[in-house]
Amino acid sequence: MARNKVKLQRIINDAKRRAAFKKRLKGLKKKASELSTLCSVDTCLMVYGEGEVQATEVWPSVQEATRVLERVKAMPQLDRYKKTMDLDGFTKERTDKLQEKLHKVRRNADESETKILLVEAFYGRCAGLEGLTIEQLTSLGWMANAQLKIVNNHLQKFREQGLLPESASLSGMNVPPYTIAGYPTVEEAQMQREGWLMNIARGIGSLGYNGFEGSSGSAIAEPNGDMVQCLNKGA
Amino acid sequence: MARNKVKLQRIINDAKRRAAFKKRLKGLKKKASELSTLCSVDTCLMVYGEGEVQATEVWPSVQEATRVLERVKAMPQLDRYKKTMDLDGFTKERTDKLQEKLHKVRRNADESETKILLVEAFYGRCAGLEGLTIEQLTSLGWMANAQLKIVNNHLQKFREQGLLPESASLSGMNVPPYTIAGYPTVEEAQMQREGWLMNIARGIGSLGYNGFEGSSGSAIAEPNGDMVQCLNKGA
DNA sequence: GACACTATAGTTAGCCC
DNA sequence: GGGGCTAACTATAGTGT
Repeated sequence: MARNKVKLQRIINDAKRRAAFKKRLKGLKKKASELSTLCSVDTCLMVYGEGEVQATEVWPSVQEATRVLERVKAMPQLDRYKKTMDLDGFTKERTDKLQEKLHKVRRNADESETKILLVEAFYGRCAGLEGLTIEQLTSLGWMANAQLKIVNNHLQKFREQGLLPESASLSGMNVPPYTIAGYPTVEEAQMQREGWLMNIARGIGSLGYNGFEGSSGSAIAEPNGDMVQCLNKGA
Repeated sequence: MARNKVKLQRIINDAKRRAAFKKRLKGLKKKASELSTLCSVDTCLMVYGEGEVQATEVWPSVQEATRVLERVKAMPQLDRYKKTMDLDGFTKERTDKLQEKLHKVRRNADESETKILLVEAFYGRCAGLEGLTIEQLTSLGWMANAQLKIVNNHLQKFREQGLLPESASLSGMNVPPYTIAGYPTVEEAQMQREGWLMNIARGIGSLGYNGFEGSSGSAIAEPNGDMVQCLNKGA
């Protein structure tokens, strides 16, 4: 965009490419920041140059990008539905209302939101299991197990300090902090679409979160069955 | 940036703000795409408008953004180190070389890379356990367990089809695909910094990955001990 | 390679339909 | 609200230091 017009293709010359990268990245960040300010939205920029450390950057920060991406993923069903399908007026109005409701709940329940995000992070991870090889699954199994142990050890610390109240266990879900035998089996976890979500919701509810009731709860489960397929898959 | 110069602050007028958002988002995506093409880097853009569905977008896709973000996170130690500290020439040269080596290994081993990412994803998750409440830990424990079951059930499918070769288990790490008892205990996982990483590396190596040897391996473990603290924490 | 400069391609705010 | 227009701004390719 200057003196000469430049063709839209990889700049072969190394020096020129790096120079252009620096200039354009700067410009891009400025634009992103302007959009953020003018329209009061969260904006993130991620650039990844394979093999080139200099060409990798996340703006404004990796933490912020993670947070934003999780939030976006946290509203997958409704939005993808809206963008994929051509909804008629009635359906659109309905999903809009549910979406607003969900957002309202989230705004008003900061602490609970973290728990929702945990559930949704898990959902996201679930969906990814599809294309994995045996080796990857094995690794993942090892990691999940290690993570579980870490969690249990953290809980143990709390318990040793007498800080673990009865209410901390997920009601109706039988979650012992120590033994691994005793967790719900996959068979037990087999539920109807909404059933599964509602169970999670009840679990969260027992931890102080009460946002998933009636239409809100079912609305999240309706548009897309991945979350449940994920749990039912192995059975 | 036209007729009138606009102040860099939230546009109050709703209609104007939305109009500006659409125009600027379009421009931003174009610029991002240009950077991508001209400099052959992966570029992602994430915009999240709290409560406004229309104002939320991930470009080019949520999947791609996830992939890029994980890759960025997958090179945390060396890069953060480089950016945070002011390294002297020698150290800088050394880390640069190691970085390049790592990237080269990655480029040449697409499939193995996925496994690295899995390990690193786990590392990222680990670091986050610090600030969690008892309730959150419990939820996470439930999820980790469910995930484990899903993984095992996937593996079961492979096994039923006679597709599970002996080589699929992680050598030296005792990872049975079925039983949960028998996984390495947290105590067993207690190792020296590099020892832990090297063990993972060996495990990955047995799955076909051979990139972590000698200085490369230790270099990744050096700059930051979180990875190991994470595993040792509960013990 | 980094920085400053500047002509010019590219972006966009305000309008109109 | 969306699309097209145009004047006014901005970003940046090429250049020199």
